[in-house]
Amino acid sequence: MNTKPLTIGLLAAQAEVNVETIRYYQRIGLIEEPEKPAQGFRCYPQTTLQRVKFIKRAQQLGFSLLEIEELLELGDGSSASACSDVRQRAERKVEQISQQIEDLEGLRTALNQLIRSCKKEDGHASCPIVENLLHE
Amino acid sequence: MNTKPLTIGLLAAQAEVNVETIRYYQRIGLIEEPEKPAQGFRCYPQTTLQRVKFIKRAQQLGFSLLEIEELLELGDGSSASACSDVRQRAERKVEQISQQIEDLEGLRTALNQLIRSCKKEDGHASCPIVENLLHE
DNA sequence: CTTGACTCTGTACCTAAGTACGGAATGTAT
DNA sequence: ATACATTCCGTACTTAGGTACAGAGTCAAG
Repeated sequence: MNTKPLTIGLLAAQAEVNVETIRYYQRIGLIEEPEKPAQGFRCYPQTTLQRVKFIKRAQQLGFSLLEIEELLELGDGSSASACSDVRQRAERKVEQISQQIEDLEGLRTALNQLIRSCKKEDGHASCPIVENLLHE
Repeated sequence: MNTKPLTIGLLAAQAEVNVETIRYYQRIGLIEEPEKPAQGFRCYPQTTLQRVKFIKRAQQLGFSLLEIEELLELGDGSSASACSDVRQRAERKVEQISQQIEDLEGLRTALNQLIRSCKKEDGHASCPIVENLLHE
């Protein structure tokens, strides 16, 4: 019994989120709420912990909870749609992600230029970060 | 005068945002509100259009308006702080962006695997690939 | 068997990022 | 010069994504 049951508090701690966040995700149906045992506290499976961690990471990448739900559905095969349909959605996501990566690389390049120019002529530096990123 | 003055409505249209969004950005100081001419409507400079476009793109990359303000300050040299300080902040941003890129690449790889496996065994339903990836 | 920590349920509240709207002023096309 | 669109200004509402209780139940250590 070295593995004590994963209660909501433990789950939250291990995912490094607030307990209330877990409850919120349950409310909106993003994670499943396990049955409450006749007596005692709810016990969560490891998969839920994985799921919450994934959600938090995906959020930092700029996905909304709705988009994340889609991503998770792609992964767990729970979607009622045909495989080819799932594939199409996945392909669109890949497109979108690639675009995002490109944009971030552009931004990084601009910042690096700024840093370089800052090192050289230590008096004055103004870098067109804006132009760089918005050049579509 | 083939260039008619860039009024707020035109600005919003060209940046593909709501007029109210422009006003909102002004309210929170993210973009400057030009002086109101004694008579007539405010006229915005092209740089503001650039700025708004940048803001929208950066948002899609997962930056908050606060972070975007920081980025813009780095870029336009308007910051009152010393050059070495600017450089440090820029370096931190670069770190953060690199991490973000890495994560997105991981996610893309996972999705591509899903797509490949989906192409092969076309009947199959459950594809725990995303879950695997989230296992860090 | 009491005390303190944690859980459960429900409801209220909060911040970020807008959106909507009413009513007055101003500009533009006919 | 009249109609119609825009702008201006202020205030109120909305949605996403949480947070914060209050009040009751439950568990586990001493």
